[in-house]
Amino acid sequence: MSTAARRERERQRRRQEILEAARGLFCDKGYASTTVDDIAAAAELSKGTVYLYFRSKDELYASVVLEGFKKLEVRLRELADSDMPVQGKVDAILGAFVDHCVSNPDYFRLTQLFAGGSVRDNLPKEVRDDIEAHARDLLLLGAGVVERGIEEGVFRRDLDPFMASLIAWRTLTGLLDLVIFGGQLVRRKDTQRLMRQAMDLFMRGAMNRGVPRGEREALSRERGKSPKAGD
Amino acid sequence: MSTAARRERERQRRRQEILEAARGLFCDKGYASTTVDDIAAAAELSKGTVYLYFRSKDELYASVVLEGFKKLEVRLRELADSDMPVQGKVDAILGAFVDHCVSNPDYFRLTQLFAGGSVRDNLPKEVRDDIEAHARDLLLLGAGVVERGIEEGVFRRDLDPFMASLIAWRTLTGLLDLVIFGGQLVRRKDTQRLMRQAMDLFMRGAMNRGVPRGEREALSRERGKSPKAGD
DNA sequence: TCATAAGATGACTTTGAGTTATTTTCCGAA
DNA sequence: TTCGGAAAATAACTCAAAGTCATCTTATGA
Repeated sequence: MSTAARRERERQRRRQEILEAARGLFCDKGYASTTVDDIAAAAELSKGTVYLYFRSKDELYASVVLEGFKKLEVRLRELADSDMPVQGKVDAILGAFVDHCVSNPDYFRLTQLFAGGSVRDNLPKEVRDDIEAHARDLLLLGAGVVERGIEEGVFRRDLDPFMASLIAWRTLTGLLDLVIFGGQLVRRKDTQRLMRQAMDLFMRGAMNRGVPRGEREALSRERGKSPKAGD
Repeated sequence: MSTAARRERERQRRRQEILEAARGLFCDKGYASTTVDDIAAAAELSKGTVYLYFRSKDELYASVVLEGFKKLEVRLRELADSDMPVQGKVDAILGAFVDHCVSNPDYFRLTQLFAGGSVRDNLPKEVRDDIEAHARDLLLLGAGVVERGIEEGVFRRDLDPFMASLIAWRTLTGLLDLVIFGGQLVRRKDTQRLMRQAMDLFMRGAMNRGVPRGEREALSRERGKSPKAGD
């Protein structure tokens, strides 16, 4: 009797449908201007039903953010697991991250709103922990690469890999936020240059001065190669 | 007949009283959980009166943020105008910024909420521009110092001063946000080390390698000096 | 065919932002 | 001193939207 299993599958699918509808509306109209009734209508359900699947608007929203996190994680893990030389790998990962954010600006907006926000507080602990766990995963991924770089002598020994990862992450999100939210502080067309400069600053700050231990090929090979980051 | 002038003064004072009440409550209970009725009660006024002085809760909130911006600006400008050697000056400014945020965490919270948020959108253009102008001032202040550093040969020539300023700013706020909002990603006691590492990374990334042009005294003099940044 | 439980509904409650008709306070002139 | 009117303040109101719940519908297994 696999009825129960099918039931569960259908339940998950419905949940997913609501999530999709919510994502679309959130991206389209922003968090505040999207009502739960809107979402229900978009998913062709009544409001009450939405609340059968998500405990609150905030939880629904958090789930949307989480969804995107997971996609990004897949993309970055691929790069991290590839066998490029360390320095190129760092470039590639940072570049991919920037690219991801720039090509999904609405989505990025949502994530940032979550990160800096009132939403986080009124969230079931379980959901918040879930998100935090995924953030940690991404950071550990970065930390791993940095650690590898230290072992190979590319990066300074006194760098804390996890902290370095944190710093890079927050720097990029901070800047992207600025660009994408589009205050008049940065012109859109300077995006490329700004992000490049930030990544460059990070690399120079993190790298060993003398490039010791005969591993300089990685360094010179990648110098000047532009990381992809579609404008 | 100076009645009109006095009227205006009293009006401004009342405005200030409301602002004070709002700041207290916002810091205390956060933006979302503070109602306009709360604010009115705290200022010993009725809600309607609050709306005589501020067009919306958001505008009121933005004004609170702006207020703090101005205070910070005073503090940083003092440092920027002092005659330390450039490198020490940068350390001091960054340190003071960090200090300011760490010692007013609730306040910092508010600022971040504004920066990353839904609030900004529903804001009278005039208010938004005002805030942005002040942000720009702070950035130009930073850019000025960097520019000076470039002239003196301390910083790399290919650094864009304004961008460097942007990068430093966003890096620090991003990290502070993380620490102060207190996810489990960073332990509170690591704050010092994290911020130090971030500033260090920035300095190393921005500095000239060879320290040319006979201005090395500034460099060695300041090396290892811990910037103040009360925990 | 029927009993039951899971799923879905929409009318209802509640909360809080913003409005407005009304009242109070203040001031200058008659 | 009093009166008219303008500025300031009030609180009762509207309105929108989140969240709840009593009720209905549908599927399932006996």
